[in-house]
Amino acid sequence: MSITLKDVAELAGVSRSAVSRTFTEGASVSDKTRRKVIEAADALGYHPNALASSLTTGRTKLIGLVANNFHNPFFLEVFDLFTRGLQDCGLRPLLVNLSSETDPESSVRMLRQYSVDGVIVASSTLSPDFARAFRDARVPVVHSFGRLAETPDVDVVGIDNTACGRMAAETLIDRGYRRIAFLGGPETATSTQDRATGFLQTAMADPEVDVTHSFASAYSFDAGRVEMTKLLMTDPAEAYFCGDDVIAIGALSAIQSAALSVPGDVGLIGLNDMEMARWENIDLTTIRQPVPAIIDHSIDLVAAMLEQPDATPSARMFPCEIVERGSLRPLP
Amino acid sequence: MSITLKDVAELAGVSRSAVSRTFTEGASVSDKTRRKVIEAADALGYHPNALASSLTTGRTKLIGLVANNFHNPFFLEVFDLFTRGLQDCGLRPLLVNLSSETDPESSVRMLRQYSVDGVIVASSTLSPDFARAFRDARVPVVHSFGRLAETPDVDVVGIDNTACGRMAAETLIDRGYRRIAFLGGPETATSTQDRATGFLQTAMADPEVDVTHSFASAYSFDAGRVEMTKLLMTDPAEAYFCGDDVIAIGALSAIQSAALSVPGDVGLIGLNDMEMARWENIDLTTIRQPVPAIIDHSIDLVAAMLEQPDATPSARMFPCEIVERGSLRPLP
DNA sequence: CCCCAATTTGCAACCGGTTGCAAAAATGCT
DNA sequence: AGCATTTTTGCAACCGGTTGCAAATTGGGG
Repeated sequence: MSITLKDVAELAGVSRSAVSRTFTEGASVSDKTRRKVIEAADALGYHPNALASSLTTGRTKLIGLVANNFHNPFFLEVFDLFTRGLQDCGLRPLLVNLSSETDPESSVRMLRQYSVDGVIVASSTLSPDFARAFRDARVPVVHSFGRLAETPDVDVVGIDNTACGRMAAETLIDRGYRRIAFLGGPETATSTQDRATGFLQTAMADPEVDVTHSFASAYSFDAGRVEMTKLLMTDPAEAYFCGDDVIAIGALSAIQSAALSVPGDVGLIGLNDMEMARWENIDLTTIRQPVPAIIDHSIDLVAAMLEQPDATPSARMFPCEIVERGSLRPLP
Repeated sequence: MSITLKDVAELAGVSRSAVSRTFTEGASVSDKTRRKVIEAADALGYHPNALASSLTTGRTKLIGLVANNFHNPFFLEVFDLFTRGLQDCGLRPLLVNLSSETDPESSVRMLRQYSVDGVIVASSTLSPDFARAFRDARVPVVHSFGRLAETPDVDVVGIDNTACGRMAAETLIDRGYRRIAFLGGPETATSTQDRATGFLQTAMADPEVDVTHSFASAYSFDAGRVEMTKLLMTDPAEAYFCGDDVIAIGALSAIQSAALSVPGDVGLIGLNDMEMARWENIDLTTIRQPVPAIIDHSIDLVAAMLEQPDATPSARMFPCEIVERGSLRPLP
């Protein structure tokens, strides 16, 4: 049914090896046979079967891209950058949606069955064990948006969540807020834990500051909205550091529904600087995560591992910056 | 390096065929040898190589998922549903980002090189020619969110955009708006053209109604915002049908920036009912596209084509419905 | 024109599986 | 137990490529 190497070889009157070499970078073929082969291939509409060749070369150029949050618009940008970046390196993303998967084991198995050359785990909520499972299976893996560790056992690239927490606390205190709170994502996510740690440490170090915390059940609008609604029913803080923009937007929505205003009645600062944060009807002050840099570096890492599979894992954390918009009261 | 069929066969003391058959649904193996094989496989940590087997079976279970708009949050939901749906059928999405790709040809070539079993084109802005290229290459293809045709040459599933345009016009007229306009997406997109057609026809059929139209340069927030800003500088209409929610939200933002209010000064109705539309600070009246139904049907179609590659292409259009929120004045 | 080195070519084995076919083993029946 | 059937098994060829190796060709120098 489909055109193979052999068909081209016969038409061109050369051996199968000659055809194979014509389509292999840096193989030894004379111009004359190359021309004959190309001509025959064009005539037949031949294109090499990447999967068949992967069998001997051991390279599929397939990269597993694993994610588990398809409700946070932040990840749309992440997918955009990852797919483009990988494509530019000649790599192909095999997308794995872990949201419904009960058993992450089976995803590991599946990706190994497809002999992916590497895996990128793009999630701040997945346990480090997940990425580790690939390393144990000797599949190159990078955990993007993962947690910093001094001696990581897999490559990690992301931000210093603890530092972000501190930065958020300092920002709120500088603005004169004295009763502040952390409204985090799911308590089990390492990113949430680290952001909480940094925020609470800094806040508690200031004797004038009163700090509390609570957690939304997911990095999603609804979860943020639900949690803030609950908070508003008792005695809310003056300003909240939300563990993520989409949670902040949910919180904003709850605040507005309660006929309160931001930043008039409650201040908000988010994290991520996702696209919606700059929408005028949201206008959220937030901490920007340098997503393109994180993703570029992740891709570089995984590409490097294809050549050099046994390099020591590294952790690279990119600095974040405050993006001033309209959800906090101005500096006094 | 990795465990193969042969290793398992040797350890189990059976032939390679026996091992292969153990892992093939419905093959003839006795319980005794199956047990031996499973035991040996477990001991070695063997798992079959899906790509190698695809060589003989002709099935990779890989499905190309092609998209070209990673700025519209609508597509995050689309990816979520597609990846889950495909996974549930044992199919694997190979994601292709066409936004940057200058040459769609090369994507077709690439997907053929990976011998995908089928392709889903998830875009309302891609030309039908693109999907057709796969059909010409005898690769099963479904165009989701594509344009209706009486005798389609590829399977299409989506909505009746013309009917949506009519529905929007009727809704605005029912609300008593008399000077209405269409603010579409890119003029070249078939979806935009059809929505415009339906909207303008219905509006022009009513002698009391005054109708105009213009186009945003993309299905994106910024494009909607820019276009509405421009419109506000001259003599704006009383209400706009925006070709997409994200455009509507951009327009909303422009309107609020101009110190005007929705629906007080200007009415808005969108299309898609994406997640943000229900955010309280947006609260957009819109036309809901039954995305899950569209996607389920797309997957069913592509799965059916794997069995039955030469079925006649069909077009299936799902009905849409108005979702009432707060961006239009109430019925008189 | 001949010889030697460098380049190009084809053969054949291999990558990790599947499968038609015939032989071997198991089963059912008398 | 003996025979006919059915089931299970292994052999070997094949899927569509790649690659080490030795033979064939080319090119350069004398």
